[in-house]
Amino acid sequence: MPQRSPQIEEKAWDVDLEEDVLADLRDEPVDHVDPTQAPAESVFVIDTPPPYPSGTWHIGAVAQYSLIDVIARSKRMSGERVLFPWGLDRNGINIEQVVEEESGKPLQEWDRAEFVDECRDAIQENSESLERTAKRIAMSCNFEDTYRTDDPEYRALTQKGFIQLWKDGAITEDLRPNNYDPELGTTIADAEVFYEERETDLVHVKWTVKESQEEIVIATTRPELICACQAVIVNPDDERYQHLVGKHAELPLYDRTVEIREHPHVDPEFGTGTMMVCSYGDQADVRLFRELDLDPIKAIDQTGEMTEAAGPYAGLAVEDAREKIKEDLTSKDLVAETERVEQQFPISERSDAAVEIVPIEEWYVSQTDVKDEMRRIAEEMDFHPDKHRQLLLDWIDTVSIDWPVSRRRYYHTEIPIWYLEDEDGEADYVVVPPEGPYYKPWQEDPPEDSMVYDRETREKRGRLDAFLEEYDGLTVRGEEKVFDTWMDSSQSNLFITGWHEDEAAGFFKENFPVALRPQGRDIVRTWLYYTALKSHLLEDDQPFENVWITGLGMDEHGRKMSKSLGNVIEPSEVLDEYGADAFRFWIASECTIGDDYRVREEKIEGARKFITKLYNVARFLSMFEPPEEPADPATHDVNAWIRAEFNETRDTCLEGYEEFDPFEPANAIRDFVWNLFAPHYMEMVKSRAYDDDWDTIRTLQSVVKGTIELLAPIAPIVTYQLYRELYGENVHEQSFPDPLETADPGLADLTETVTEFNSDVWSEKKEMGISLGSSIEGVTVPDELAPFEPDLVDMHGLEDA
RNA sequence: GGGGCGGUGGUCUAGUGGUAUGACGGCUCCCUUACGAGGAGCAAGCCGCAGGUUCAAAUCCUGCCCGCCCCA
Repeated sequence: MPQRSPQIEEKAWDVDLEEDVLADLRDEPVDHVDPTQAPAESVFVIDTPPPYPSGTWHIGAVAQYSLIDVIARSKRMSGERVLFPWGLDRNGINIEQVVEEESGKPLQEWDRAEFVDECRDAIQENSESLERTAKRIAMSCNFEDTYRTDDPEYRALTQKGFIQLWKDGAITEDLRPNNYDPELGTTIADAEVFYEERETDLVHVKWTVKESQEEIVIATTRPELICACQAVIVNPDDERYQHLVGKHAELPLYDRTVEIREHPHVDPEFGTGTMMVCSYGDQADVRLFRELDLDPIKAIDQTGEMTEAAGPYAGLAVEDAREKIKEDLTSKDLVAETERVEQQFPISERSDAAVEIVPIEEWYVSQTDVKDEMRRIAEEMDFHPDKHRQLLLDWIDTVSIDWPVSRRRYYHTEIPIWYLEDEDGEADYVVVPPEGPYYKPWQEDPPEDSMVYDRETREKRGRLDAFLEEYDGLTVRGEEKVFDTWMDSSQSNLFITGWHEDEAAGFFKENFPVALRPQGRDIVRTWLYYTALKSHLLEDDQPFENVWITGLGMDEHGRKMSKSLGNVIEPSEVLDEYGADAFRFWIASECTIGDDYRVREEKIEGARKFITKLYNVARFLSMFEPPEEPADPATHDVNAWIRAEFNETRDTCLEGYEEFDPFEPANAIRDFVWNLFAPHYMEMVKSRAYDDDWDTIRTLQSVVKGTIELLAPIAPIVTYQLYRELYGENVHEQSFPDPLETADPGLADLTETVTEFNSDVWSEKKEMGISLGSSIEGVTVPDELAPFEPDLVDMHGLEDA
């Protein structure tokens, strides 16, 4: 028997080789769709989440992008053209805070233009390291055409959306109570408020009823807001207080009275069953002011200090005022009792500051009036997994106020509005520029062909230049506020399909709604919801056909990774140790789409072993040249059998890819290769292979080729290399394999019998203390396995007794 | 406090009424012309808990507990 040697020389796939192959891979052309050039064909569009370059990238995010890339690659191999853009989300408070901290100078003290430049430099550095990681995991998106949400082109898109919504009446300017972050000096949306458990004093304050001079005790955690109290309420079913309804309560420390009224919101069990309604302790107060038709008193200003309304406490920070007023109440014997209570405390997601509710002039996108349409959109999109549709529906149900979209910050998209002020500083007119360019109203004048509108009635008053000629004494003042970054993010699906570009209008028409939105479960209420809202308001359509939701990567004990717990796993270390293919195969085979998963290095190591196994299967195959087809080719049942088995694996893989679920293909391929093809089939046909049997070698060839193709989306690097060496082609330009022809698909039914028989023989040899290579007497092949008898006799060295 | 989703060996997973599936990991032994990243075997689960329905429950019902997420 001839001694052979594999054409693939290295005995193992090692991580250092990966970098070289990755470089080759990067030189291979990828069919990137360019929406501005493409004829208006229908392609598979993925609205890749543009990551925010915060400086560190969570390993769970790296895993998520790996899976998105698996989807993109699998779609290409399914014969679709794919638009897989790469974007970076770069607007926002995060980088502003970095600059503020590093300079020790708050935003308000900066020259605006200088601050903006500083932010741009800082975010640029972070962007580069992020892109290195994205390339390291072999992402196949279009890095040549990166979009950034702080590019003028992107910001112009956000502004275009705003202008259109303004004209449609879906945007309003109003003075409303808002969640306000005094530290950042800006309004924030409900979606940016989080709640934290805190202990606080529940102060039982003695009040006096004006008419009867009897004492009532009202418990509050916010005594500093007594000055903003406009009513005292009791529960209509609470008999203790019925006689007080309609009377008046005298404010402690202030010379003012408020009416005592009924409202079911009061919990008779909480505190004393009475409640003071103040502007504004929390969102419940906001609702109560509206329902009871009360006039709010502004007690807290935009710096987080008490206003004149607080009398002696004016100018104090909220918390100082609270302490001071507690002392004063105590010294005047107005405190009946103080208890420590657990409280859910609203804090700002971005700064951890206590959120105050402050009435402030802001811009709003209407959303409370379109909840039914939003529910319908949620029902119409296909969710993967389907159960996560509920996350969106739940959020839609809880939407109760319009979306405040203006922010008092700098490194964001500017609100493209100017005001015309008269000599008294009153602005009765707004100036709205034409859609298209990027505007910076704080820095530049509006174009002459902007339109002037009545600020109240929105009545059109004509072109700006004509209007200014007609009316003397008006000054143009640019809006200084900017947009919530979700105003930018919520148009990513529009941006990538060329909504803003006339020449690509055909492409947009053809490809909107976008085929796929992949994203994390944690941002359903923000990114997904806001995108759906904007797509509905701007295009009267659903944003996506498919929404694909992933869970979060936890540590090995199932805890969230965080700096404070010290359980953060660095992606770069894992990638250096195990390689990108192992990492990608690990996440594909580990995580059920939509569920949380644990990151365990052992499992990634296991994935690497499988990559090596595959490598060695290919290495075995590389020993054989495909022989010429004989004139009268003999075929063997053993080959028909494995081809049938391969076809079943192929079907499972294709179904999984179709469902955007890499879990199925990853596990199906591992099971096929590791537990069937290599230990059973390959052992059964080794002799035939060494004899250069035509049918066997072509079967080995086509099964391995097909397996590599099926695995290519998941492990793009090693499959690229092996395919190149074995077949001389780029696997990533191939389609998924067709089913292999097989004489008898029913042979797959024998699989269990074969593997059990092999195990039995191996066990027996072990018991007899002989090597697996030795021959054995007295074992006969069962009748059922007659089709494979010659292969089994040869493989095990079966001899008659 | 309310809601959603989930809970099957250490980890991941199959399993919607009939003796709990498979993989990874662990341990022991073996040595075979692709591969120690190999082969054979072993251990490991009161299927979150407690009731109920049933001849029979991981599976159906009720209550509770735990985890993650969301809301207030």
